Amino acid sequence: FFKSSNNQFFPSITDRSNRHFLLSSAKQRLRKIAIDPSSNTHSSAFSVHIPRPILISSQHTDITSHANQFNPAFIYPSVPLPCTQTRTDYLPSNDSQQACISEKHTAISPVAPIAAAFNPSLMCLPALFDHFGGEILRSHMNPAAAQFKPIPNNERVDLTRFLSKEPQEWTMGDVIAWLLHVAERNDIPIEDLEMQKFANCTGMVLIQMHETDFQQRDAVYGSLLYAEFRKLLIEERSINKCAYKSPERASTSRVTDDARVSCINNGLSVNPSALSSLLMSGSNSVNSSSTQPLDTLSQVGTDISGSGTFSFNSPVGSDETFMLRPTYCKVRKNKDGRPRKHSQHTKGNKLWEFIRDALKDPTTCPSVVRWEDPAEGVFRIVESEKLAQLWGERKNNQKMTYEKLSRAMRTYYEKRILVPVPKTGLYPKKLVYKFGPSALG
DNA sequence: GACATGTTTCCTGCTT
DNA sequence: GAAGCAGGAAACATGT
Repeated sequence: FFKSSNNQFFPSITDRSNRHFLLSSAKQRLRKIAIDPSSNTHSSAFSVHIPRPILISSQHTDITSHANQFNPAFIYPSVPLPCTQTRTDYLPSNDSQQACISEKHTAISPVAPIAAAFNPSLMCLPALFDHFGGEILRSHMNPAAAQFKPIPNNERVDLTRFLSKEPQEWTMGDVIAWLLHVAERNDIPIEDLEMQKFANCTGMVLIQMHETDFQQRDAVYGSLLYAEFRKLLIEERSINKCAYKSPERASTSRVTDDARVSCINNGLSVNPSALSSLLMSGSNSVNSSSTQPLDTLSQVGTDISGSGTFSFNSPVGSDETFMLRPTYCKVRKNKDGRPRKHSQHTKGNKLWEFIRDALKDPTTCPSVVRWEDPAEGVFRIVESEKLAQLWGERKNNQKMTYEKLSRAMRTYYEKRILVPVPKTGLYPKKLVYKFGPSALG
């Protein structure tokens, strides 16, 4: 199951630690069902009999058409046979409007939807939550929770995209992805986090929230989430202050200023003393008991000491843990010790990034490139000349060939962006490459 | 203008 | 023999 899931259901979850985290949670669920399917308290997580406040999208109905890629009967023969029924769901919202949707919904086993939720073509958070954690959505049945909107539906979320953005640019999906990372780093079962209560929050909203706002949304982990977000924000500020100011950064700073203005306009106070204590304590020791709005940090007029290497890295992993692992890279320094601005002419256009993106793009994966073992970062080039053609198009170079492309790829060995594929016989001998520990982003 | 980065181009020799 | 791999060397485009 683990092997199968890595290969078939998780290419869209590009972060290895996320895959393992979600998989291990899924395995625990499956184990509970296997032990006692009838009395399983979490069975409603997979049941279609309980009306749940989540908008059913067409992607949900697609689930069943893909679900047979993973047949739970091979593992748990006792699970119920497929059935078909109509369900009705409600979507409460802030203005008390309720969207009511009736849709033909096919349920197979309690297990298959989990696999379907992870299917690369179906990777969307609503599907994941709908079939993964009943409690996450069940709280919507509580009128007290009706003030919060449900998790945005119909949106496929890149679970690492938020890492390349600044918090104030986070979408609602990025916020959810961040919550998943926090849950993983702190060994919190995702169903224990009140994620749906953050579902209407963008990064800007989080910035303006007090600790009490976090606690109101999640009484148990609110303070932790608040502290994590503060820490992230401080580190982000630190990197910004250290880096040369590019037009993009300048733009970002303007957004931050707007946030601060908005914060002030909303009557939120700014306490310089709290800021001073933060500066005194350094970036790694945030006082989680502070109740100052997060954007007080934008008041910082001096540099904040810090390593610039804040990382979401899980303690688990080998030295070969590789690409896409959520991390903030060290700022490269010039000879004079100042951080260098990243080269612009290849920004977002590096060959390995192009290949990474091709591995995430269903139009090229698996027809042009495909994962051999996503957990190990091993991928295979299926159509070498086609890949070279696409790379040439990207670089406006009609003379690009696979020979040249492969030469460029071999330069990555020295930088550890690629590492030699183990000669274990597990993989084909040709056209197989492996991402290395320097493939970050 | 020197230098750094990230390729690109061409090449030889080797392996599959 | 074709395709791919490995790596040296030089050139190139772009940014600092």
